[in-house]
Amino acid sequence: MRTSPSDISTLFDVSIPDPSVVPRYNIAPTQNVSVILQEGNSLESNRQWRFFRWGLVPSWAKDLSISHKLINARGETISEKPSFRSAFKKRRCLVLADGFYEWEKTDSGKQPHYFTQHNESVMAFAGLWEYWENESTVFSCTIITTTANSLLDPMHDRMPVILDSEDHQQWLDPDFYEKESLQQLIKPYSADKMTSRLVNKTVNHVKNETPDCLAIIEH
DNA sequence: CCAGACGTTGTT
DNA sequence: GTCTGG
DNA sequence: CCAGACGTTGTT
DNA sequence: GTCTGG
Repeated sequence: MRTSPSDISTLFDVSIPDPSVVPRYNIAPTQNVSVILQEGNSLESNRQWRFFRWGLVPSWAKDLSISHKLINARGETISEKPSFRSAFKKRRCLVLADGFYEWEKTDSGKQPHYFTQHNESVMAFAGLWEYWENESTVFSCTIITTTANSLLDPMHDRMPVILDSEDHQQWLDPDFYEKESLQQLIKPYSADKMTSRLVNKTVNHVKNETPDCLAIIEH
């Protein structure tokens, strides 16, 4: 079951963005994703729900081409990498999704699997965001990765960092920067809370945007 | 000092 | 912007 | 992530 | 193989 905009509003204490929220089934890098961020300071929490380009564009980038390379950030090195360290200090965010795909290489091509939480509720990926101002103004984000849990491990040695709700506030607070505390949040999500299923290859084509991407296929 | 890089995943 | 290499 | 292109000159 | 576009 898809998490509704009003559920998101309640869960993350944000108002629903102005243009109506459209459900998405196949978000590719460079397209917009749902982001929760906190403006201002910890005393005046001002959370926002925005749509940012997936693929970070640091402020110093000459053009948007770097965005393709910065769709993920390794949690292990995030505080050192020139592309990520300033955002790690003050521009952390949550990237929302009901689930994510991983591809398995098979004889019959790339087989997508769809991963969700057991309870199907929305996932909050640990992310970073940036602001780029040139010919245009671009808000962008990246998703932090860590080692795979036992569910993902057979397909892939990495997975996105998923944050528990009790950790959201600390992650989002731009005034909070205790490297050790933040780094402790960057760990694999419990496999016990997750499940996966085979879905059809519709999702392999970026232009396919329908709920058919989630259609289950038999083993 | 200036110039150039700034990244991850997965595969070999 | 900031760091590294030369 | 996957799919698809991977090129130039010159003409419309 | 590697880059670009989505």
